[in-house]
Amino acid sequence: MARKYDIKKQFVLPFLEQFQEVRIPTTRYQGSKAKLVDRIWENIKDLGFASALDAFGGTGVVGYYLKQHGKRVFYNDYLKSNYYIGVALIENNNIRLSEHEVERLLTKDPKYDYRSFIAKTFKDVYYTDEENQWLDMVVQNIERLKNIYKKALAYYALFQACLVKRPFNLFHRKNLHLRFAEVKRTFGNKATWDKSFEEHFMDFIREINYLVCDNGKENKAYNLDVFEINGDFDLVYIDPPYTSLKGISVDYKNFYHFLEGLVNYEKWGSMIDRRTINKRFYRDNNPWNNKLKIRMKFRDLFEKFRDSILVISYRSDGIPSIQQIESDLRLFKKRVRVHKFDNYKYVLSNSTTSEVLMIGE
DNA sequence: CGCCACATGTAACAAGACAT
DNA sequence: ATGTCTTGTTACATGTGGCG
Repeated sequence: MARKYDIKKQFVLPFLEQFQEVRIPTTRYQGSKAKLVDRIWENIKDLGFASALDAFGGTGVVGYYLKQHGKRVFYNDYLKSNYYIGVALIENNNIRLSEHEVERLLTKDPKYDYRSFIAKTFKDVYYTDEENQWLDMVVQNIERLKNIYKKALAYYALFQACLVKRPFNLFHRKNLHLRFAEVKRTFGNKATWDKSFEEHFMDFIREINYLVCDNGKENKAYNLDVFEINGDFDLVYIDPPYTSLKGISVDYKNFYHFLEGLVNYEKWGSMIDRRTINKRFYRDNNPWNNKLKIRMKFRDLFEKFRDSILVISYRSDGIPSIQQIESDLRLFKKRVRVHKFDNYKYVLSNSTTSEVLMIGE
């Protein structure tokens, strides 16, 4: 079958980015600091640090920004899928995927006996049968890449493709039908949903290949519980999940379990709670999602990294409150500054809360 | 036709209230 | 616990039509 998409098409910068000094990955991931990272940088650039730990790295936007500014960057995330993003963007200084390698990823290997785990497990849940089969093939091709950087680049493109094809860019509900419902849409991303996985994948390969950069430093990505990280860092950036006043927090493992499954393809089946309609993972007890424990975790983290400059991102209306975080920060830091970023509007949220940046020196 | 100005169309964007 | 439903502004993409 002839490929409908031009594999040789060059990556074209979005119009605005042509004038930006610093590159920023595009992503639909919740909590991404893509729209804030410029202002964060303005507030920390004069602190005089050479190394930084992005302790809750997520999309890697902040760590990647610091990398471009010549810092030695250490990235961490407890999700393995995010860890690969850190490997691709931050630890990787010069590996890219060639046209030939991408072509191979998109082609069925006649010598390999493919499993159909996604097609069987997620029928009618998130993607169409045809899309599920495509995912089964590509993820098993990616798995067999020997070079971890190439693997990470490919996973990056696969994750982004999976996200943009999902209504709300999440895996929290079984709602495949929303993509095909014949309703009048005043918003939504129907065009993006209808665009093929292959086309999205190619687009994001082009993006990640463009983003790969070498800042002359040995940068490193980890996949650890934040309290297991060893090392000395001039600055530690802390951007944990946000818990609202009602005690409802962003449970990333529940929102993005599908991506986490992709990087655990062989054991995915044992991670799924089959009783759930959306085939999510068994629940774990992440203290960062527990309104009774999160303040203590903040404080423990401040203590663990008390010798580093501490930079914290949080929201003005959460648990713990900004006042509580600030007073806990003062237990370990003499000079504490609090910056409020007003006029920050979340797209699907009507709340008028603001993002806050706290700096303890 | 080639170019430009302007008009129109389209995609994109931190989840959460409410019902069952 | 899970299913349903979903804003409105804005930047960019694409189309159109006039002009030399």
